[in-house]
Amino acid sequence: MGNKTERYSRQKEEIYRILRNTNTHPVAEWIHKQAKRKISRLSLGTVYRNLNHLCQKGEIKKFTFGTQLEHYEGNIKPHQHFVCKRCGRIFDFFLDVNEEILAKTKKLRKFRVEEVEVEFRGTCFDCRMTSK
Amino acid sequence: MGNKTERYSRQKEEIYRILRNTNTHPVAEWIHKQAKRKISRLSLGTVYRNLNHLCQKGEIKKFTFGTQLEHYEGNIKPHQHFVCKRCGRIFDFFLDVNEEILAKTKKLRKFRVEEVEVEFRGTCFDCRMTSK
DNA sequence: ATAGGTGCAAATGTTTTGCTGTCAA
DNA sequence: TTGACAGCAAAACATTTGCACCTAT
Repeated sequence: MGNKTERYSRQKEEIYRILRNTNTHPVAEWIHKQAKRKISRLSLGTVYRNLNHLCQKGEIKKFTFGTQLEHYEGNIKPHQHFVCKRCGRIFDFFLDVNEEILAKTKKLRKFRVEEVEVEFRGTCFDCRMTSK
Repeated sequence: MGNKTERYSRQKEEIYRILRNTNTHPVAEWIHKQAKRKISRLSLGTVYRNLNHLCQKGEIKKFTFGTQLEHYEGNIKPHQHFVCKRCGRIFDFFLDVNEEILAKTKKLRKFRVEEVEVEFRGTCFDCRMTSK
């Protein structure tokens, strides 16, 4: 009880579709711009509201990546992020480490650890070439 | 060249001292309040400026922890963070995993991985007791 | 004497929210 | 019919910045 009955809307559908179809980690503004190509009157407030709904339902995820802005991601399969310290670009890594790390928390009786996020920082290929 | 000569200031000293002497992960506002007990005219802008300087020098670290605010930490020894999904409190973990994870990135020739951050989410002891 | 730091207040920029109208169920 | 959702604009809020003054070096 207390939970609202969720209702369909073109806006939410489109926002979710855009997020599922990119492997980037866009901010609200970018999603807004993309979605307006189909729904020209779409407001930024609606984008934020839907992004928050989708986060709460666990259908998308939200990250800061050391910037001041929230970045959103439609791929919720476990993976890691790499942030280039020079160009700021974000890359997905798919290393087989999350389960191992979680296993190490099993002995911590005081905490029920449910999720783990791993974020790497360093220099990407392009930036290494540019000023070795 | 291009680098400014850093200069001593009571304000920076006090901010850094406060951060070294807590094992919490405070926000700028809290640090400001603490520091004003010694430097009553200290402004919030100065707190932010010094926190940013200290971050750039690598003497402190900055995290978002899924909130809208920046949290600062004076302990830069490698460790992990646990965020309770119910009460939002942040705990330090000292598991021996960072090096292992970094080792797994050595095969990635395209990226020079320099740092790793591990963040856990789940339920803390108190919250588990409160509403099992 | 010079330039880095401070305090103050205004500006910036992202995200949230109140309100009114619309539309899915 | 009704209440969840949209659009719009204003508000909220954390953080940054411009400026005049202060102070470490």
